[in-house]
Amino acid sequence: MTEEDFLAAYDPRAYPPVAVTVDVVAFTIRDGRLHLLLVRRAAPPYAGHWALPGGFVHPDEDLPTGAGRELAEETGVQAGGLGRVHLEQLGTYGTPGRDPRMRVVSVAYLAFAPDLPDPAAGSDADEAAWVAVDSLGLPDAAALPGRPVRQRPGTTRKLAFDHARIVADGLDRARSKLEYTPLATRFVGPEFTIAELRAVYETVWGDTLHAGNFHRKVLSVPGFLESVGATTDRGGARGGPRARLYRAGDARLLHPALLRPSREEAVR
Amino acid sequence: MTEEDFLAAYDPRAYPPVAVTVDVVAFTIRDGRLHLLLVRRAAPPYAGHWALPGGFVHPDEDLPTGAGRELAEETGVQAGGLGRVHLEQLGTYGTPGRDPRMRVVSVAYLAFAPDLPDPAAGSDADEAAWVAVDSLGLPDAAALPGRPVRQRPGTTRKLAFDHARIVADGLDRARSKLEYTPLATRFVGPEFTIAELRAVYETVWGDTLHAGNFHRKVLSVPGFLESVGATTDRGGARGGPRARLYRAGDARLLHPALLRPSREEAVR
DNA sequence: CCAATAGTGTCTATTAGACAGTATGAA
DNA sequence: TTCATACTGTCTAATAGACACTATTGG
Repeated sequence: MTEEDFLAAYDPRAYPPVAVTVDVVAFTIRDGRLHLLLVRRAAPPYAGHWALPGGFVHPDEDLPTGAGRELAEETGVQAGGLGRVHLEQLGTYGTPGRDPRMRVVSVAYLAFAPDLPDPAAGSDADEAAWVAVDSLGLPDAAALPGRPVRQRPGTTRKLAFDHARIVADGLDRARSKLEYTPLATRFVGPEFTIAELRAVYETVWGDTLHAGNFHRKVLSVPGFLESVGATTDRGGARGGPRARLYRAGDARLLHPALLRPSREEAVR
Repeated sequence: MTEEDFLAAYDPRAYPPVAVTVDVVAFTIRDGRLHLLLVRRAAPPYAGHWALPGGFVHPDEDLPTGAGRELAEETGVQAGGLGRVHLEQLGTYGTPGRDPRMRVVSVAYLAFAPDLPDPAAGSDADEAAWVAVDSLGLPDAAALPGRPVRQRPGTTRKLAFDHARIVADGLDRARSKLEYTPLATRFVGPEFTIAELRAVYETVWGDTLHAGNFHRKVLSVPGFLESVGATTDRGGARGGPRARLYRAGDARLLHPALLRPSREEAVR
């Protein structure tokens, strides 16, 4: 069935036009809050709204390459400098009418980045910024039962197109990925303390974790953490022992996994 | 960044042509072996090779609708009759050159189906068939350590395009989905015994499970199974008690999950 | 009767989570 | 000296997996 059509379509311009874009849901953590990379749209539709960074996939460009390129352009990082950034495909969104101009199929990618500097004004980015996720009025299926949502007045904006749904899907994926992969380490620097790692989990999951049990648990997962053999230079802000430093180990999956507390309600 | 290009591209025919197709990795279980729905290609490239069912996404057609349509066309089931079939997006494949004729971005879907009748010769399917997965020489990352791979001579075929990779990804996803979702029930009829359910897990995972422990475990997961209150009419082929019948419960996630035995090796 | 299977009981090693306790070091 | 914090010890409930056992039924 499939390929007769293909031959008939050897001149592809005879077919209804479809545009393929790549969008990136890039998360980072700043000041203990989850942030998302967004760009402000200059032209209609949705002029003035925030949108995910993205654009047409270039000819002869692989999809993940295009996602990395878009991310690099908007963050100001040079394209090769995404070494510590995790990038994976999230999903593809192609409902007719999601872009009012034409049929657009968007391949969304999910990125986990350490705290990067703000995009420089001189860079390619017209207006790109890291925006706190809890400042967007997201239809957050997995609402945070612990912390109250701190909505900052004046910063609420509805995302363009169906990007709110894409972000919600990315957030779900991110929360679940922290459970069974070591990707939480992508949100911190190359060397980190267990308290910093715990802060990542608490921020993404929106829940508080028991410090002592978390400590023992992450150390018990084989291949998750690797000791650096050094400690922080100073203790905490108000005292305390110096914490040991770790880097990410060689595990690609956590076994056993670090399960979120009390998922029973979300099961049905 | 993204949307200036969009405006410039208001005439999409000015842009390099990209075709968007939908491909389906549909699994079912026949005679205790995992089967995959494939179609035989009539025209080059890859004439005579097996390929995944798929084709262009229609104008004004949603992506999952297109996947369901392709699946219905090739299985001979009418499009509305996919009620018990599970369909989810698997991933999108767009590497340049994956189709030698033009740039093709394929959105792959994963389907779990009960044992359906063979596509009737009179149907739309030119040549569609359910093919045993272990008869294809797949680059199976998660090779089955338990059972030997029963390669049937004369049936080995290399799949067209990058479809072998798509199938391998689908197989990985299927194995993992059985762990934390109740989707194993989609491979059996609406009422089934626990032994039939266990056979699904053993077939997809390629491992044998302890009957007694499996029995107790699936019954202990809340919302997984719901008792019908009846038993099979007969015992086993060579005797044995009649088994109780169950249907799928209302859980959408299994908690706690049914983990595959001995995943430690696959972690790194 | 025999053999295979459904379903249950029991034991053990492991784990999650609650909680307490000790040591450290900046203010 | 104070006090938040890093890290460790201990107890308990829950769970996974090994294994045994009984009951049922077709051949």
